[in-house]
Amino acid sequence: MSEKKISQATIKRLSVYLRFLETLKRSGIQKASSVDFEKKLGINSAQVRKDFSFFGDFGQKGVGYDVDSLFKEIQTILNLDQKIPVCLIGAGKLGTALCYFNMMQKDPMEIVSVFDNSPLKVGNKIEHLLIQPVEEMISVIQEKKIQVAIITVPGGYAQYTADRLISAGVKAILNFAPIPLKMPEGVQVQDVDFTADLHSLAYFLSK
Amino acid sequence: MSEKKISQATIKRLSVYLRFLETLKRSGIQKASSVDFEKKLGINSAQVRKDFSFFGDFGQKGVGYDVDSLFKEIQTILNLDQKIPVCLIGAGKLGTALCYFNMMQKDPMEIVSVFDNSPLKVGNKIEHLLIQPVEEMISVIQEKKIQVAIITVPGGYAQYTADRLISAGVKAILNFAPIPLKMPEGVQVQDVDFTADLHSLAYFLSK
DNA sequence: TAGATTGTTAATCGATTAACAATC
DNA sequence: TAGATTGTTAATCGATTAACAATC
Repeated sequence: MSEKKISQATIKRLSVYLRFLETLKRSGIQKASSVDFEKKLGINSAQVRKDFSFFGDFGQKGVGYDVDSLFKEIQTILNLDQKIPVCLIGAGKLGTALCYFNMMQKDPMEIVSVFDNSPLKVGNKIEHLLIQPVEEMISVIQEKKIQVAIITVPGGYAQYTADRLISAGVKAILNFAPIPLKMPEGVQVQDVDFTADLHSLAYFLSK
Repeated sequence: MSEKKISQATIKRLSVYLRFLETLKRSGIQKASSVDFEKKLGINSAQVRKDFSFFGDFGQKGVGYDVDSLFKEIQTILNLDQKIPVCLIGAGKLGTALCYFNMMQKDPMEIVSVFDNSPLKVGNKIEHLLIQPVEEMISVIQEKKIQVAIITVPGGYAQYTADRLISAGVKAILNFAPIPLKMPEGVQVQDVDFTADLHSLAYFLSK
């Protein structure tokens, strides 16, 4: 257990570890060493041990980590031992797909409200989820005490949307708009930019 | 112009710069300084200049960068001055959404073939795109000389799919499956793991 | 010219990894 | 016990940023 600052990279890896531990649990495997993590996930075993050590001494020397209890520890660290309601803004193709995807996963972070500004979409349903007008966004977020939002609006609307989300009390945003959001202290943003990822692949192609 | 190795991070930023330059072009703006990039993109101006300097002396001291010519330079570096055919494997919710999204963008990297292993999906269309059986994947890739693939299959099928893609000649993969792919030298992979991004946001929430 | 901005070096910062004593 | 593996330190590696001479 250390007092060093914990990096975003460490937190994201915790989520990756958690998913791996879930598959181990399902396979009935009870122990895993940091080298098992390295082999399966491609993350250096010292890195794995270091990531865990920020939060506690979870392992047993000579033995490794107990799958069940490590799973619970990480789940608790990430707050994923409870349901976390999430809202999504922008019910376009991508946003709609993320809703379906989220339903399939049965994730503890569940999309419970969807908003769009288009009268053509408002009132439609994504399975059981009703698409609501953005005008109701702030009141619904406050009512449901939603702290996490997913932004899938066009780039031009992203900052405005984010500002309103913050004003409603949102503390964390997963941003799919290709725009860097300017956020106040204490609000977390994760940008997902798979278009940039795709384009960066083109660099390596032979001409 | 330097001989230092160019990082993946630099390449991804080039794609971000390119998108910014496109908006400048559309606004009719002809010059931009590295500080303009910093202000809009939140990337340190020294970083911006360094990224460019790997590839040439594109700027003019005291003036900045010419938007049009810098756009063309980066486009050429990334091979995005030509159409690049892309295939997608796994026509589930996410894969289907990526197809629609790609069509809307009119991207130079265009999804031209879609494959799925489910008889329920094969034969269906995503707009003009016919979903083909995975059995035809290798031959179609070879015929169309496709070098880039997007994997949106379930985790359990991802490595097998990737192996077959490589055998067909694919050189670069955008991987949405939550599995680290083991790839031979010379094949590029970009992993997109927005579930891990979402879960990492939960860490910062107050309990 | 004076002001602005590049390209580049050197310094800093942070993240990854090797190594190993402790110990199960 | 002997072998395995942790937790942690120190070394390494790489990426970011400050600073500034060059020069438009």
